[in-house]
Amino acid sequence: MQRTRFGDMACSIARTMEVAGEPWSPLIIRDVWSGIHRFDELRSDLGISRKILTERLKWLVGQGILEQRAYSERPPRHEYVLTRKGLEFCDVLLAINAWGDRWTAGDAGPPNLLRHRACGRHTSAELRCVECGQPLHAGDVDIEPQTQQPAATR
Amino acid sequence: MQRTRFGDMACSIARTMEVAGEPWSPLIIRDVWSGIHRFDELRSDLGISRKILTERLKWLVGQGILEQRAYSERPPRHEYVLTRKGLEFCDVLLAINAWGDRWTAGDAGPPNLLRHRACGRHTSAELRCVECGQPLHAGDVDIEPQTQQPAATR
DNA sequence: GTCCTCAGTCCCTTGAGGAGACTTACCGTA
DNA sequence: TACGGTAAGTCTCCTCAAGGGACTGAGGAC
Repeated sequence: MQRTRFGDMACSIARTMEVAGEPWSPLIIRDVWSGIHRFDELRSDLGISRKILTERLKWLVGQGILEQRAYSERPPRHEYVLTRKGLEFCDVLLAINAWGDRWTAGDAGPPNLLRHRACGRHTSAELRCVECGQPLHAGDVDIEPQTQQPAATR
Repeated sequence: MQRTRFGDMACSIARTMEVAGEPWSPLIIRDVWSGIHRFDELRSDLGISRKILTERLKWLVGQGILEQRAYSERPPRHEYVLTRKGLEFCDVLLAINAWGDRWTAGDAGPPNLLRHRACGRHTSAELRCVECGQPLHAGDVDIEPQTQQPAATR
């Protein structure tokens, strides 16, 4: 894992990168979200080394993104499931997926489609302003530092 | 940078991680978005090593996320600005920021506020279904692999 | 007792990250 | 002409993380 820590920056993006921004973490979270819960299933799907997977799962459990849940008493076995915090991180993955569909798909189109259960259609996520409901893009906002923040690096 | 490549996975999340998921990249893009355009400004704000910053900027220019623009002819000097592709990646940063505000802020509250120019209020991004406009959360969708995709790892 | 499953742990090698000195190109000043 | 400053890298060296795959431990089936 990265030697430089981002958690002390006065920035929610940096702090999020600290929690779950290490390159394998979003992919592990994605896999759990899509129904892959066990160690060797994750290892096989991701093509990751056992040592790194062990470390990342331990980290994500420690961060409250995943939790271990027993699925067998005898012999004792466990799997990994998303916490509420982790499921909300998957909302971020929806936004990442939307960008990736637009910019990395090429001629073959998006590799996966998302179906919204409520309306039944294939969909993607768009960002809206929580206040007025209009589409929200990075070009539409100004960033205002909060006063009274300990300004480590920011 | 990570030795394992994610670009061949049939997944837009993995491909996005390949393009801009390396830990420093989102922070570099954030800094450029917030108005920091020059090499030593970026270096100083991020506390990153010169060697790594050079490499990452070159990578992001190659990926079409940033471009170099001359700001002085004599002496020749350039700065880094967002392309359209890069500005849309900042939409992803809005979603990351919303998650970070919720889960990493602690008692001090979010370190930065976003002001939506159109409605003038402090805001954050919420995800909505592009088809029906309802709030969209990861728990509301099913992932459907596209047929005819080259299924590398997926 | 042997072999299997599952979830790690360990060892070794490779390669990336980080600090900071150094380089290059250009310019201003004396 | 010489010197020092600015800006954006490049280079060297050391530290430490990543990755492959063998190995371990616990429990169970036969």
